[in-house]
Amino acid sequence: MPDSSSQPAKKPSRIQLRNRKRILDAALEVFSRDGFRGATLDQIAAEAGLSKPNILYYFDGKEDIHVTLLNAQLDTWLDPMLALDAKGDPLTEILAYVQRKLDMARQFPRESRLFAGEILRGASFMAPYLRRDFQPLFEAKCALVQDWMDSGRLQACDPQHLMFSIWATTQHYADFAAQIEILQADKPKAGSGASAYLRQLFTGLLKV
Amino acid sequence: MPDSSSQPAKKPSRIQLRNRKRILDAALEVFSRDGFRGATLDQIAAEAGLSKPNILYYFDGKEDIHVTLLNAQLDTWLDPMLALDAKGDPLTEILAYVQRKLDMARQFPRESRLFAGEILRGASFMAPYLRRDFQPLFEAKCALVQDWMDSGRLQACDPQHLMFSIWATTQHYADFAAQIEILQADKPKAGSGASAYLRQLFTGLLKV
DNA sequence: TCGTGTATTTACCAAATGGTAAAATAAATA
DNA sequence: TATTTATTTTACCATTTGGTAAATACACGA
Repeated sequence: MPDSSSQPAKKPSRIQLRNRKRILDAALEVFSRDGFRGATLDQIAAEAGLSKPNILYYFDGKEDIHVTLLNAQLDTWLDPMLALDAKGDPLTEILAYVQRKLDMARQFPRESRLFAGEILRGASFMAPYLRRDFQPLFEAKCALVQDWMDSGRLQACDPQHLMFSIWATTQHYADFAAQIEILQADKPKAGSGASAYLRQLFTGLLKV
Repeated sequence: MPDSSSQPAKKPSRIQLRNRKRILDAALEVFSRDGFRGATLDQIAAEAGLSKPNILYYFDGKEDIHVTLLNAQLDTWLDPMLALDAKGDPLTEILAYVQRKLDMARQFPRESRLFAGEILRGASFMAPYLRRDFQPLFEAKCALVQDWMDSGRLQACDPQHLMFSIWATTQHYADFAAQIEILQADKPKAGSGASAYLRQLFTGLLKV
């Protein structure tokens, strides 16, 4: 038995790799839609095209799937922030960060909704990861932005709230897609324009 | 039997009024935390201090509680936008709108998370209400903002995306409170500053 | 092709969950 | 006070759900 969380696994076979990926992809679909409590193993099994006992052959249980999924996505989710470069031009760096976050929301809406849902219901699973990986990175990048402002290369404002507003505005397009779709039902140029608008918004705030 | 959805109800007694409110308040707590699928009648019953059969004496079922709750909150939720006044000073009006939304997020975080969760998982219940009540209001207020911009009283930008960014940035403080709390764990002036930051952000965008 | 470990299915379980029927209790009214 | 009506409890039920045991089918190297 593979038994996911056991460390000293030999070599995951092709079938194992394929099925674990199938399960995690199905779980992403289901967990991002219904949350941990609302999701069922039967849903995940159906989505993955496997039987329920079969997915329990690859994972120790519902929680194991969930935790594995969150872990697997967190690094990718933090990448855009990690790429904020102290050596670059401040405004360009921030606008590029906004664009990267927007691209991620557009390209990985399910991942965005998965995280959003987790945090919405209290981050019970995410909290350890947020503290371990996210918090230090957040602190460091806020300090960087503060430096840019102190040296007059960026209009002064609260770096923390700046970050919050960048996440909020970009992830909004993934997390609230259902609402946006309803509101823009008849509008012609639906979906586009976000990138230009956000550039305008944050340029207006940060340009010296 | 009261039987919630039945229209020709006589007069709700004091007990009925009190218990229905208790149940809806408990449901707000539970649904906002776990979503419709994740919430259970037992949780709601425990939170309300009533037995499960007893809450089913006041409501037709889980879905009835949920729908009643969404309906009861929607008007309140739309009020800040409704108050956008064509006769006021444009920038002042918008900044006041931002402040009202921020106040609502701070004062009613459970309501904010309830709606956020609903939309996150596809707005299956909300969609009709959004189309009926929200969409026309949204359209009207976007047109108003567009007028302000066309007459040069506001810096031109996309009104729809402006609205999206106002909702995103303000509701973020309710919907992602768990994350903010973790990230600001050590910071001293936690929680405050949002109002000033958002005023700066949207002033920078909209000032002519 | 044979055997051995891998993968999958079948048949279950116990607990949780949404919901009901009817008895018992409390309020209101005649 | 008697009696009717509104409310609450007790005892259930059928389905769903997370999970398991054991039997079966499959892959793959010797």
